[in-house]
Amino acid sequence: MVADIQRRKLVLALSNAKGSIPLYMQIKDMLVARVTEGEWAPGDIIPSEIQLARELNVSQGTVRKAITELVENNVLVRRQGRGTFVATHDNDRALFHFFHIVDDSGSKNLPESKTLSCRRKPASRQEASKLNLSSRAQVVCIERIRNLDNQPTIIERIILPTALFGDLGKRQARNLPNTLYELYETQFGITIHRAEEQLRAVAATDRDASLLGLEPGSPLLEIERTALTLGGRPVELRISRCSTSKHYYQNTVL
Amino acid sequence: MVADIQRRKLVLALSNAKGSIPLYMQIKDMLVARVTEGEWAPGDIIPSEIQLARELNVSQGTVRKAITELVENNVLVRRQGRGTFVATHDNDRALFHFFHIVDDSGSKNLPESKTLSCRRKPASRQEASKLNLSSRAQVVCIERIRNLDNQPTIIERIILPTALFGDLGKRQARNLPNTLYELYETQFGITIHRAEEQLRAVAATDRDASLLGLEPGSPLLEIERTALTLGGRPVELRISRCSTSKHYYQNTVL
DNA sequence: TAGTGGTCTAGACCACGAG
DNA sequence: TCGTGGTCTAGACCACTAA
Repeated sequence: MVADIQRRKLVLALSNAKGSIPLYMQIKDMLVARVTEGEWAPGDIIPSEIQLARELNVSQGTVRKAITELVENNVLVRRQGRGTFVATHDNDRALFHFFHIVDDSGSKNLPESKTLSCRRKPASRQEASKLNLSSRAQVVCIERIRNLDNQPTIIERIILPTALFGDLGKRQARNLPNTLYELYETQFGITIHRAEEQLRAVAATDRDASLLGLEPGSPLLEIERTALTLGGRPVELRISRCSTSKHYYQNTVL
Repeated sequence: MVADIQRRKLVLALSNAKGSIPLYMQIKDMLVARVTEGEWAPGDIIPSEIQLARELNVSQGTVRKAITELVENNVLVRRQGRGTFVATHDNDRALFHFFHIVDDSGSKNLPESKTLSCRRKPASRQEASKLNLSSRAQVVCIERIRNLDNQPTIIERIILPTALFGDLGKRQARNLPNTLYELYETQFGITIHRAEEQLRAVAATDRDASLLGLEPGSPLLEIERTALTLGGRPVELRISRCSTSKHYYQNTVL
């Protein structure tokens, strides 16, 4: 309650300053802060628009505008008649949001995964740079192969800072769930919010070729993904090498 | 004026029906219709929120909500103090919106293009299917090579229905502007609104290799793009084969 | 100065979901 | 039935642009 009043003071102070930031923006930032700081976890309900409006001494419409933008941002989810919730990584969205490989007929099936290895090692220069780690920080390196339509199609290497995912290697070891982002959220309190992907065509190495049942030198689609939290912190680096003989990467440009 | 009244009648009729569509949605649809039907061309100013509200007998807030969604949709652009305009393909957005190849440092430079050929031919089965054309419809087929950092990097094949772009081959012939979507908009009244891209890794043919200065069989990133109008009609098919030795395809997943 | 979009308020009524 | 989000109104004031 005291915190609420302090918050409101902040809002007033800012909104009265010259060149002030709009109220709904400040409310947006405050809501994001309360989510990132863990006051509300994914799946939690947040106070109703009317409650928030009363707490902050603003109109419902202003709170509403803030929430609307966070819903468009995939941070919150509204459910009519029930309330507003912090977005989750398991249900509706997100399972299919971050997986872009579809088969030639255009339909998307989540692949099964088999973990090949899972070990700790010092981060390479590239890994440390992409994950914003100090040099010689430790990372967990997971390698797995993913089947689509019962055909080995994707080789994935996943790099995670041990500082955030320390006990992942020990516990889950070789039977990781198929959908890692849900695991990050439920087990480590880390929610992936967006990702940057860099795609290239590369030639299959001998090892790629034998794992995927192709000729060495066959063209593969390499996807290097950096996954970021809501705060913009990079927390996962994932390099996928995909056979695109029966599948492709689907992207919609709006 | 009569048209406005008729429109208003439609709105009333719909809004009074059972299970009615929200007013702002109807207004959205009406605005989209007036854009797609050419009443307002790209770059034109549309009536102010207050004028539209009066025309339609709704509050400014309702018009505002409709416009807001169309702005998020890249259909309209607001400029404070000036008005609301139909989005254009030349200015701010869109030049960079549809081009995803960046160099290894992550910076985006538009390529120069050299047209290799431009001819009419009957659509192939695949082309007719992707462009929703009847079999044996005529298409214009443009082939060009694009340089990035003075290095030939992308081979593009562009397929356009002659029904829409009939005189393109004759007039512009071999000196097409670099940014085709602007040309489609200004010369043919066709605005590209979104695109579906399918990415694969392929091996360079002998011809690819000689044009790009690579070894035959080198891996290339193939991007097959179908570009659609606001109404969802496919109007351009573009197949790009890119050398990704010094560049990559950048995508952000939200 | 007049007109536009941008923010904010206060309150009405509806549609939905849960108890 | 009650509380939630969803729609809609009417009007205030501000910030920006152009004439």
